[in-house]
Amino acid sequence: MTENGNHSTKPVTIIDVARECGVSYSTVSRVLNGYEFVKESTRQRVMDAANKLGYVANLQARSLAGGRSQIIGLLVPGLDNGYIGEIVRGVDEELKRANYDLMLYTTHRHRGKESVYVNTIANGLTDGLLLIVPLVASAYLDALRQRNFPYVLIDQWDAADKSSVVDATNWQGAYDATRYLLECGHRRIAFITGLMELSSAVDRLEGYKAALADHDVPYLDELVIEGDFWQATAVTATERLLSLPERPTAIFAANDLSAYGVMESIRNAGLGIPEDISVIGFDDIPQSSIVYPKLTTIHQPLAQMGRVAVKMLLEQIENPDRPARRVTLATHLVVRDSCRPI
Amino acid sequence: MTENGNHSTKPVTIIDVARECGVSYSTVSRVLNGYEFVKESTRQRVMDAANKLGYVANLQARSLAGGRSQIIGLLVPGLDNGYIGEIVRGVDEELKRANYDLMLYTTHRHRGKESVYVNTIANGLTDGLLLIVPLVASAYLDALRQRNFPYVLIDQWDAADKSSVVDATNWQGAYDATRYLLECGHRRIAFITGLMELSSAVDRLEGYKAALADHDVPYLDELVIEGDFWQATAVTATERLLSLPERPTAIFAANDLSAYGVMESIRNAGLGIPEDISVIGFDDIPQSSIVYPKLTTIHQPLAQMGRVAVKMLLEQIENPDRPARRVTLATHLVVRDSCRPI
DNA sequence: ATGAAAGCGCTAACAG
DNA sequence: CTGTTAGCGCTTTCAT
Repeated sequence: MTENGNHSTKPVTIIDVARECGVSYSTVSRVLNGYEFVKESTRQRVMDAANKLGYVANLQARSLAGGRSQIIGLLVPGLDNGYIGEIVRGVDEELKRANYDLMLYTTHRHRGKESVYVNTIANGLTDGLLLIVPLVASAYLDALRQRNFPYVLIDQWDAADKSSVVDATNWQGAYDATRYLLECGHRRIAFITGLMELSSAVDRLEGYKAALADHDVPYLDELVIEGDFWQATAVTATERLLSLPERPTAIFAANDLSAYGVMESIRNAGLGIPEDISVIGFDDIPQSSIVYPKLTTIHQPLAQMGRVAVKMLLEQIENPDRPARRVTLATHLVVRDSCRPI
Repeated sequence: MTENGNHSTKPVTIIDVARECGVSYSTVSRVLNGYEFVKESTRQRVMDAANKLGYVANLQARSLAGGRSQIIGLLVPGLDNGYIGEIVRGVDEELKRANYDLMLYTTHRHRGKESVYVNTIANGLTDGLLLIVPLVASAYLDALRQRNFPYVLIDQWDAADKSSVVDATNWQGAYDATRYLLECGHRRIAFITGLMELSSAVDRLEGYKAALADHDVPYLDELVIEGDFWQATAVTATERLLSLPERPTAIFAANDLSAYGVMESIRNAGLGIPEDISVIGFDDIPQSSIVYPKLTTIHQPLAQMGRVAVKMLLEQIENPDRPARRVTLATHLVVRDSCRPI
C-alpha cells in the first residue's frame, strides 16, 4: 500500500483521488457532492480512493468555486457573560447536527466593528450569518438583505421588521416576575433595567410597568434605575436604591448578571437575602442555580433559541426566497430561594 | 443564468478596484499586501479607489492563492464551563489585536471528532491552530508537525514534548492549595481529581501528594476520589466522602466547577461551609467570586494563557522554523471564604 | 515600479 | 454517465 496520505507535505486533492482511480476529477467532484447520476461502481471506486488517500475537502476552494462553504458566521458581543454561552451552545449543537462549521466573531461591544465584520463575513466565507443582540443592526441589515444574504437575529428584533428573528417573551417574562413579587405582597418593587438600546431591555421594562399597573401599584421613577445588563453597574444602582429614604422590599434585575450585582450590594450593606430584600432575575443562566441563595428568576430557553435560529438560517440557505419570520419562545418563572413573601 | 443564486449583487473585487484607478490588478494586490516598492502616488490612488468602492478582501481566494487566510482555528471541548470561556476571551483579545479571525471547533469531548477537525482545519482554511485540552493529541500532532503546520497546545502538555505549549503551574498550585489547608490545621484532606487523562489532572494530584508528604501526613486512598472536572461527578464523589466513618475536614477539588459540586453536596448533607468542612478549588473562574461562600481557590491566569498562546502561534506562523517551546505561567492562592482553620 | 500570466482546488456548465 | 473546460478572486513569479 502507498503511504502517501501520511507522508506527503501537500494535502490530498481531488486530482490525486482522480488519478488514483483513473477517472476525471470532475467525476470525483460529483461523487463527493452526492450527484446522483454516477455509476455505482465508479462511486465506490472514488470513495475508496478518497478514503485510502485520506482526502479532506478544501473548503475555500469549494466555496470560491461557487459551492457552499458549510460555515456559518456567528457575531456575538462577547463570551463573558454566561448568557451568550448558552445560546452559543445551542447554536453549536444544531450546527454540528447539520454538519456546518462555526466562524466566531466577537465585537466586544464595539459598534464600529459590527459593520466591518458583517461585511467581511458576508463576503464569501460563510453561507449565512447569526447575529446575537447586535447593537446597530439596521445599519447593515439592509445591505445583507439587498445581497439576499441569509441571516437571523437572535434576541433582538429588527425595528423595520424585515429580518428573521428568534427571541423570547421578554414582556411576558418581566410581567410574570413582577406579578410574582406583587403576589408575595411586595409593593415597593425596584427595577434595574438592561441596556435600553436593546429591544429586550425595553420590553422587560414595559412588562414591569404593566404588571404594576394591573395591580394598582403606582410606578415610581425613583425605583427604576437604568442599568446595562452588567453586574458592576447593578452594584452601584442597588446602592442608590438602598440609600432611598424608604427602601424597596424587592428588586427585580433585568438579567441574572445584574441580579448578582444586586445580591452583592445588598450583602455589602449588611442586609440579608431574602430576609430583608427579595431579588429576582431574568435569563436563568447556569450560574443562577449555584449562587447562594439560589436565584429566583425568569427562565429563558437560551440554548433552544440558538438551535431554532440555526434551523431558520439553514432553511433560508436552502431556500433563499423564504420570507422572514419571527419565532418567539416562551419564558417561565423559576422559583428558587431569593424571594420571600413580605 | 449568470448568477449563482446566492447573492444578487456581486462583491467588489480587486479587478474592480484596478479598473477604477487604471492599474493592473496585480498592482492592487501589491498595495493591499503592503508590498514596499510601489510608487506612493499609485498606492494612494489604489487605496482611495478601494475605499470608495468599499472593497473587502475575499479571504478564501487569498488563501487559496497561497496567501494567509488571517484565520486561526481554535479547538475546544465545549463552551459550557467558564474555564474555557476565560481562555477563549484571552485568545480572542489577542487575535483581534493581530487582526486575525477565529474559527471555532467544539468537540463536545468526542474523541473521534478531534482528529477529523484537526485534519479539516489544517487543510487550508486556517493559518494555525490552537488546541485547548485535547484528549487524544498525540494521534494527530505528528501529522501536524510533519506538515509543518503551526499549532499550540493550551493547558495540556505533549508527552512527546515536541509541541509548543502554554500551561500553568498545576503541580505547584495543587501543592499550595494543600499546604494552605495543612497550615490551617487540617489533616484529613480529601482530594477529588480531574479527568486523569489530562496532564493537568495528573500534575494536580501529584502536587497534593507532595504537600502531604512534606508535612508528614499520610496519603490515604479513601480520601482521594477520581472525578472528571465536572460538577455533577463531584457531588457524588463528595457524598462518598461524607459517608466515610471519619469525615474529611477539608476537601480540595481539582477545579472550581468540582468545588461547586462539593459545596452543593455538603449543603445537601445539612453541613456548613466552612464551619463543618473547608472547600478549596482550582482555576478561579469568574463565578467563584459570586458563589456563596466565595470560593478560596488557586488562581490560574486563564485569559493570559490564551493571549500567550496566540502570541506563540503567531510567531510560529511568521517564522515556521522556530523550535517548539513551553511557557508555564504562575498560579497563586486566592483566599476567600470557603476555608477556615480547624 | 508595474503588467502579464500561471495557477491554488474546486464547482458547474457544456459536450459528448 | 463521464470527460473537458472555464472560471471563482487572489498571490506570485517572471518579464518589462
